[in-house]
Amino acid sequence: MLSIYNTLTGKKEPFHSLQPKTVRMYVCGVTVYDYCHIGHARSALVFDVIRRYLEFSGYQVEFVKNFTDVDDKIIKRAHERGVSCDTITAEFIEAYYQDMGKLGVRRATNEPKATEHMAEIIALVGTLIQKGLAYPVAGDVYFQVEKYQDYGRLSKRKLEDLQAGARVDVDERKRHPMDFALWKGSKPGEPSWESPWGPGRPGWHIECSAMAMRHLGETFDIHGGGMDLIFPHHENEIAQSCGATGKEFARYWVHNGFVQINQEKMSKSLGNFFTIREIFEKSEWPEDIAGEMLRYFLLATQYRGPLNFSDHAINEAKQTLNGFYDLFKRLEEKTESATADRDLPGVMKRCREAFCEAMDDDFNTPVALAELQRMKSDVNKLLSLGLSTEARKISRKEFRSLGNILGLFQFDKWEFVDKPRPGDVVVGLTGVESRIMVGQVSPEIELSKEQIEQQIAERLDAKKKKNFSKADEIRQFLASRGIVIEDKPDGTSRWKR
RNA sequence: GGCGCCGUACCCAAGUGGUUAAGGGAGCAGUCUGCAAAACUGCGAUUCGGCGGUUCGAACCCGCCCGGCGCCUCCA
Repeated sequence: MLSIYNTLTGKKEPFHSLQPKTVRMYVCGVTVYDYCHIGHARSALVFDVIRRYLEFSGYQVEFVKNFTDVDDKIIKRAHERGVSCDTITAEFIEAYYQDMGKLGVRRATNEPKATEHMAEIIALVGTLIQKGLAYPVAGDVYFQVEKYQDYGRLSKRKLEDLQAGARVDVDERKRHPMDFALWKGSKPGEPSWESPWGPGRPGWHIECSAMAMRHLGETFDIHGGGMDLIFPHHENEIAQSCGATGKEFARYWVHNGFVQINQEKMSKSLGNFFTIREIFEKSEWPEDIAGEMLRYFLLATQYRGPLNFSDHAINEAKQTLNGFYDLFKRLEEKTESATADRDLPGVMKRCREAFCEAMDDDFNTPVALAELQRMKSDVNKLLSLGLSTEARKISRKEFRSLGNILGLFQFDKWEFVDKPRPGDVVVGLTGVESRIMVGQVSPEIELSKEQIEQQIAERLDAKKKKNFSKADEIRQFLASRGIVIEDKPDGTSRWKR
């Protein structure tokens, strides 16, 4: 039984979808005026995994994630560059898809844009005015917070408390300082749409209400986003939506924690952020491997907690993944023995159950990963006792299947060793220590598979002749090229990059 | 000023009233190996920021204190 922590109630609750076997979920996407940073990546990934797990659990998931494509920051950016807002938003929507694609984030079933929902937005604002919850002032329209009884129920704040610490500018035209804009009359040079209140554009919060209701209905199951959206964005969405319909809006509110840098929130305003593309560019690893490292790192902490970003943490993720892919590599090898085959189903069953139990507990991905690690360890033991070729295939498939829920373990190829690049220096150390690249000049050209196998054959020959110094020399040579040799019990060797 | 979060071993990180406080990374020791690597085995917090309290029993509940952070303005 799945339970989810609901911000609205402040506790974990059993999850029941409104309609059986279907989950309708809305997640606040990004405002497309700049590249995404790791914080955006975490949010996108968390909800991607939630979606995947719901699907795995047998639900059909209607997953709506919006793009905010009308906004002050977009207008500002367009002016700076001397281009249209459309140019800016198109560019960054494309960048979003590229970056999230590298992370393996699937596209939502529906990805609406604010600019394509003006009719719905205007209608919703009209309804709110009609119901006496909103009032027009000189081309703007404001939502009147005092008219909505439950204002503050999501963020657990009272209007009086909000006022006391309010840093908002006092606007004489507002009836209450916390009243917020549903519609903003446009200034010259700004994108605008015709409305009963004159030309203008929507306020930030109204678009999500309008799009969520348009695509998911007035009441739906899950609404998600980053912690920082709880107030005012989601609080306002609730006020608008419930105010207009008189019905519950979203039933479960899910919020992910922040990515931090040195224990501080990473954000645009603080300037301490890393963009997703920057991380991929700087990474020594091929794109798909860097993506999996990042993904593992982001899922190794429960989604509600803070997550500190560091090179060290990313490298730890890589180390752990190496252990998995090392096993997967061995699972591809052919074998005669089948001594431990009969124990495999039990190991897999236990893992699957424990994995689901963890995910059912508010998507506890760190525990789910721990269970996969336990299965890794168990399968390694079985492997040393003897698993048939068929059993190996089956267990690889199980890792692939459970891993897919987290978006992991889908590769057939993996790279284990930092590759010496042209110009890097390498010292002739023993074995794996040669990863430390200091000393000699590394090769301009990477070794081909044939060259590697040629070297291994020579080494095998040397070993047979008990010429161990030559064998070690060959191993060191390969190591300096980023190739690690592992001798198997039968005398042959496997290698990995 | 208001609301809220966090502090678990060298590092990351689960656990939130009751068996020996998951798991990973790093380290050390051992098995295997010509030597390695990988894998496996063992070691590693008598203790969960501190001090009190509630309880038969607390890392988990309550109070106070210390340290760090977030929201209340745009922000995933």
